[in-house]
Amino acid sequence: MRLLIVEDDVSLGPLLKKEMERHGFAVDLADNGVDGEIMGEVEPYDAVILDLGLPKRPGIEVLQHWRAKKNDVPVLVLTARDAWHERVDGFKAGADDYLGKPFHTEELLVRINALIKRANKQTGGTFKHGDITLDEERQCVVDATGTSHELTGTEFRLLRYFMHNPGKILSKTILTEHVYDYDSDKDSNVIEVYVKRLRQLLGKDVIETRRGQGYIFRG
Amino acid sequence: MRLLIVEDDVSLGPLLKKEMERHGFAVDLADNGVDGEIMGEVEPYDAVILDLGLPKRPGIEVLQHWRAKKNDVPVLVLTARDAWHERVDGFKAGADDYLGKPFHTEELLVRINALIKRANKQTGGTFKHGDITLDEERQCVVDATGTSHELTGTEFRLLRYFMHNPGKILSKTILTEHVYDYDSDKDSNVIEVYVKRLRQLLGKDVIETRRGQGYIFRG
DNA sequence: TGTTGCCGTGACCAATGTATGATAAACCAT
DNA sequence: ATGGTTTATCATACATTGGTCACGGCAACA
Repeated sequence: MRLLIVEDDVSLGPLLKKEMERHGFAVDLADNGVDGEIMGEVEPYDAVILDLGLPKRPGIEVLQHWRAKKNDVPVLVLTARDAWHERVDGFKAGADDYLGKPFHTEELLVRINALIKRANKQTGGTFKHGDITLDEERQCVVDATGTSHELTGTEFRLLRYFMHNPGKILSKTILTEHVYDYDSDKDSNVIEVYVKRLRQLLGKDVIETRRGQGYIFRG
Repeated sequence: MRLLIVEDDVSLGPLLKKEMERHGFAVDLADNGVDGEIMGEVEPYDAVILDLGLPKRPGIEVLQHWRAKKNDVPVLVLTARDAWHERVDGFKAGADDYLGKPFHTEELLVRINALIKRANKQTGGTFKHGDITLDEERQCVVDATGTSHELTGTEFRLLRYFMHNPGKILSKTILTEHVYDYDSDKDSNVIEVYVKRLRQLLGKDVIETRRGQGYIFRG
């Protein structure tokens, strides 16, 4: 899952980035409104964390621009606590959720996960599809036989994206974009290699190959 | 839009009901968890407002039961203010949004509308003609008997062009030009071969031959 | 009814995309 | 740094596909 954080506070931004990366997100960070807006237009993020008080361009404006251009990426807005009118404004500008500062990281994490699930039309706390259950907190997976496997970072990011988009054809390009962040440009067969590893863990049939098109996850 | 409110507070429930009805919703009200759960299962609501502190059965449990039964109606959870762990639990149980009590009605409205809007944004990438349904996203086709077939790239491109031009006579030259990007100078029988393959999948009569002129697709 | 040319069909192979094991490089905690 | 784990790359083996061909059949026309 790729995440964009737009936050100018130098003591908060990098901390958030690190924290979210620990939980298996590929994170890009922008420290002002203009950069943030462009990045949000160019890269295919699965969710955005947007501070409202930003230098160069206010967060509300960034959000409005995105929505005006039909960019409907899920956006969680960070606001000052108890400024409910500000939050209503944020909602009207197209935010999907908000969180008042200061906040607990765990709550932020849960909300981001909820946003992504909602965007992918999934429900439920334990992430399950078919016989396969993914524990997003412990980054491990339980297969059809009930055996639990620990996942490495990349394995987890890939499997999670698959499980959030079951039944869809996912091209290697798409998968690469959602598993890795901005700095990486892979023209290699990493995805093939990790698909193979996931198949070793979960069984051959869990991921189906569509030659020339991509892969399909089937629980 | 049909709305279910599950709220036991007699000073809040009826008020909410009235308020939401003023804004064009058809509202049912349940004042305990058991009734609420049953109503949510039986009636097709567009959204649910669910209080967590309920008599007879806790709201969290109601929500979990629904989700376990694959009932993915959008649910907005009402929680006590500042009980962030409670909100985390709510999200994990499958809530789509929450609101801390006390709240402003305007904010509740905005959120409910956002929820419904999101849920209705169904994307059906299927293309149907007669008994044949083409899934343009998964590149597969469902025939008259309900059997689903996967299509290879060329099969898909050809069938798609047929289905976008049903009833028309399509010459092999035309088909070649639309299935292949540039080189229409194929003096081969590729089209014949692929027409044959499509007929094998979907039945003889789906594509009719017009000797010397071309083919006609008939759903 | 015979001739002509278009179409249907199964077999076939080369091109292209994918799988996989081995290996090297990067990373991380001690 | 050190040892162990994770990640990426490469070379090669493998599988599917797209497209060709030869031949047999059928339709239209004389």
